[in-house]
Amino acid sequence: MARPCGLVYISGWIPHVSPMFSSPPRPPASPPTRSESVIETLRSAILGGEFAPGERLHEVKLTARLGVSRTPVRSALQKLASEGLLDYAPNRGYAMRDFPVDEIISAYEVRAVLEGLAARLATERGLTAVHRALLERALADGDQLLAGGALSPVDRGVYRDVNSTIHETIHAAAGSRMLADMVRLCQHVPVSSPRNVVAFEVRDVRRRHDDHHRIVEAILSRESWRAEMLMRDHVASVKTSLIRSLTGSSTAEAAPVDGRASV
Amino acid sequence: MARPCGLVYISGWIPHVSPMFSSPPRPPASPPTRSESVIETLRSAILGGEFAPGERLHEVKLTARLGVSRTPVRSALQKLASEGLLDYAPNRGYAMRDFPVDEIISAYEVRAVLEGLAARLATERGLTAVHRALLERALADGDQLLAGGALSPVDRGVYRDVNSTIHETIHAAAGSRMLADMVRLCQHVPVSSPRNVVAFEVRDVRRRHDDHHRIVEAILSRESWRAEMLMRDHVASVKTSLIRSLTGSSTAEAAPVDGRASV
DNA sequence: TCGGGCAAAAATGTATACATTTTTGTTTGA
DNA sequence: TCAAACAAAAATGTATACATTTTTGCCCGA
Repeated sequence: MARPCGLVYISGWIPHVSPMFSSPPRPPASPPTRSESVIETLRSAILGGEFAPGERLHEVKLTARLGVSRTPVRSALQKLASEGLLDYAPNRGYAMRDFPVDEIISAYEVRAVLEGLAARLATERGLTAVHRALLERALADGDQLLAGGALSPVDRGVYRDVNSTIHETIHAAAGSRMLADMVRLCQHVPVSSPRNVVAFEVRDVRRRHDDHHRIVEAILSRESWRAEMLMRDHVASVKTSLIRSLTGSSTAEAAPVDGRASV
Repeated sequence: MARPCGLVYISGWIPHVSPMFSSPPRPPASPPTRSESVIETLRSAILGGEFAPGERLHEVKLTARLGVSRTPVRSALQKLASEGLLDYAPNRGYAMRDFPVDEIISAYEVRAVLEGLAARLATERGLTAVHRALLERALADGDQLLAGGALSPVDRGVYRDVNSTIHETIHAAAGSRMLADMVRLCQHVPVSSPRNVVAFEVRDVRRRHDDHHRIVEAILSRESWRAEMLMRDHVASVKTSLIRSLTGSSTAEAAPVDGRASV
């Protein structure tokens, strides 16, 4: 009954004209197709935990719920299955995957080694002036945010952008589309239960921003091995926080683990 | 014009009942759907280099060529795009991706860190009796094959199976579906040119089999860091061979780099 | 000759009818 | 009562017609 499964890789258009820096990925100018809309709607529902593990997603029922025909629904389901959110079997349809804690922790392990590789590759290839400027700007922004004593909710949102800029710039500098896309996949693992939240105190944010400084410093001084190891540990530390929050509970402010947390 | 792209993850059915060891992944009992057949046909054509980089794959033309309607063709194109073989843009269709040498080399870098992680996780989790038996059997088979002086073409095929068993058993022991599937993706990078062949002398095979011995030894003795590093270098050595065969040419017997070479 | 604009052609997106498979529920027999 | 068998229902796979978008090629004017 078990079916072979495979990690797959969805591509954009014109990979050669690699956008220097693709954040934020702007939506297409033309109005989105129904398939695209359905993908977004369903992805949000899935990541939001609206489907129980193992629950089947029937095409016709979704058709009624979403107000489109089976064609875009099928297309969306196939895409979401290819992202690893759904299971699929021929003639049997799609079902919500289960994401046990083990798998979520593994995703962080995978992301840690991948981002570590990105840091190393970026170091070996060297930063362009643009990438360097982006990193230095983001580091300075982070310094300014963290100069005060506490972080407001708005500040946390801003810092999330700073964090994204740093990581995505390094991915871009690494120059591997496969690598960047695999990292993105690691960040799209749905929360399996409401208990999967990570405690982020201001102290933790400071520590992570200091990590960023050291990582960029290592990249700029061409210490590829150091850059890789620093980045690996930087990402892996989230795994530690996750495990800590799953076993003992912390009183710190909690943020959902949905890939948007500042790591 | 550039479109956001994403790595995606295609799933099998019933992930919980993780098959102890999924090689060879047996085909479904029921006859394959037209979509599945078209996927296989097109994937072979793509990996075989039948499409030039940038060449568009029109649905209707493929319809005529494959003798099915647009529906399974569309389904197959979407799947292949999700595997990273094709580019896609809404309202513009699918086109063959370009795989520059840089990207192929990066794929080996990615695979090296991923397989290294798999070795570490397998070490940390520990091997089951079944996994251990499979590894020891494969190692013994390899020893026997390499006892003689030379390797016949048949022997090379057998050794490829031995090699696959070792690597896939370690992936299974690592216990992460995402990790195993990402490794599989790394092995599905098409050859970009006929020059992308790697020289495999008997000496190289011996060396790699010795790597396998050391890796399993490290896993069994719970030396996770050593297992990770040995596996990383084991896989990365193929990258070295690839670069060597791209720059200078070797006179050794050459095998295409299609993921089936023994690594 | 070049470039913009328009219309025809072609390609992709969508809806839907039909085919095949799976699932479900009942019946029937032991 | 249980289980195998069968038929009805439902779900997915496929083909195709139509809608919308993109592409192509021509015309026209500067």
